[in-house]
Amino acid sequence: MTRSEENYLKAIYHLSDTFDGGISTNAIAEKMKTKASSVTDMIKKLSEKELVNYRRYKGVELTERGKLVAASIIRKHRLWEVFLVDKLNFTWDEVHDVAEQLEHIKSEKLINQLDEFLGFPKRDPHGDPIPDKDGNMSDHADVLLVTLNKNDKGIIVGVKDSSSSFLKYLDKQGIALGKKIKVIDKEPFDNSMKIRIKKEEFTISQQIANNIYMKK
Amino acid sequence: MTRSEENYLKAIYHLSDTFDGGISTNAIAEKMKTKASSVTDMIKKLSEKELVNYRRYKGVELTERGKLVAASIIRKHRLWEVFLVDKLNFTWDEVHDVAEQLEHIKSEKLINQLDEFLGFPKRDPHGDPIPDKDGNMSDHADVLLVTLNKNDKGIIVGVKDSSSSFLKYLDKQGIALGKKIKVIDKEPFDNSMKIRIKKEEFTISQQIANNIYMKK
DNA sequence: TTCTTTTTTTAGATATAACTAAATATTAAT
DNA sequence: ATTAATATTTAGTTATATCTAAAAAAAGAA
Ligand SMILES: [Mn+2]
Ligand SMILES: [Mn+2]
Ligand SMILES: [Mn+2]
Ligand SMILES: [Mn+2]
Repeated sequence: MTRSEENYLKAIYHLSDTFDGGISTNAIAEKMKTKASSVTDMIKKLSEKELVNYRRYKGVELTERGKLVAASIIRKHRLWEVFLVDKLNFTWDEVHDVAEQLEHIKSEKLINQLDEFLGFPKRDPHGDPIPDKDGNMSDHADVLLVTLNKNDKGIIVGVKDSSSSFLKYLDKQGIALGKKIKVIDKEPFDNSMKIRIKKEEFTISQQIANNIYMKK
Repeated sequence: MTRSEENYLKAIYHLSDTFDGGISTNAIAEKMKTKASSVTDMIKKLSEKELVNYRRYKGVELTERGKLVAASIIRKHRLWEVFLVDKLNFTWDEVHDVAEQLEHIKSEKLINQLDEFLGFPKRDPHGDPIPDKDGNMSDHADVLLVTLNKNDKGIIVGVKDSSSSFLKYLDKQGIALGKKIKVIDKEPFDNSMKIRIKKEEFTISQQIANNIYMKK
């Protein structure tokens, strides 16, 4: 299993969460920041290894084996993120790039010992669920902030976008996992909302509200 | 800096410790378990990047920049080994292969935070010195067990060979870093020696004694 | 249905890092 | 000083993972 193969499997796994049915060559190409022709090549390779099901011109789907491999990469990525934040004082906007590298380290013992060392965390620093050894992962049963209505309350449990720029914006506004939010007002025109965290009230755009997961 | 380039620099660094003058193509090929022709190719590349000095048919030497890069890889390798043993309950014979992967992770912050997290260790689990950020590393001023004479005493401070098989042999004999050894007898014929650790006496071959570093 | 646009695949090229086999340079031996 | 052995380099090939450009298939519009 090469690093490139692993990255493709992970990309297909994440895309399958968002879209259903076969994942298109183009969608994969966009996610991987590569060209469709490169994707076709790799898909053939993964197909030969029975990690994806592929019929040309129809998209691909992960096989059970493919899903398991993808989940194990995601497991590693998220456990390493927890390690970086909890043990090495990284902030949540600094961890992703390093975890992209660490997720490819191959050692069963390493990742299981790390899991134990971290106290078997259930979520990573962005609120994303961490798969167990068998690839099982609790769903994001949570709801996006944008769907809440006036006077609704909830607790921030995750972010959909974990780009550094978005996370830094949240830091600046004092928005963090675990904080309680009350929706003070919602503007129908642009879907912006006025929210309250602790005693402070301020307005956020729909784009922001669309990337924050809440537990009601 | 590719993974392959890093591995070559590290190999040349280690070989420079043992031999002096230019390091031969063949010596590098043997260490890297590859072919001399591949080494020539890579050496040209490293030479273009001014990481080694190279004149064909004479060996290579690391430039200052080459030494610095090599030391930083070794620093990472050894710090990760400490992490695995101290924090994740690996044994000293299990860490090397995983550290071979981890040493290529690129993040200044990661390695410096790890260093701090581990309490700025000076030596790895095999007794090898850990270079600081600037590539400075305390020498192995220590002496090999094989050079001790009858009735000499010392403390085990390191191993020259860190292969899993050798380390497991040491474990089996109860030989570990920090233990006190007294040389009871030395057989001139084959250089084997009878040694005492705690109250136990047993015989070890020259090959063993040649791979254990002692502080007198 | 026929034409147009979009998507996907194929064909061919490039870069990296290997390898084998052959050529060349160096070193050792006679 | 030749010759023989060894070490090193060059030349040419392979595998992986990219890319561009062209061909082919599918989807959408007229
Ligand atoms: Mn991430
Ligand atoms: Mn994450
Ligand atoms: Mn090691
Ligand atoms: Mn070591």
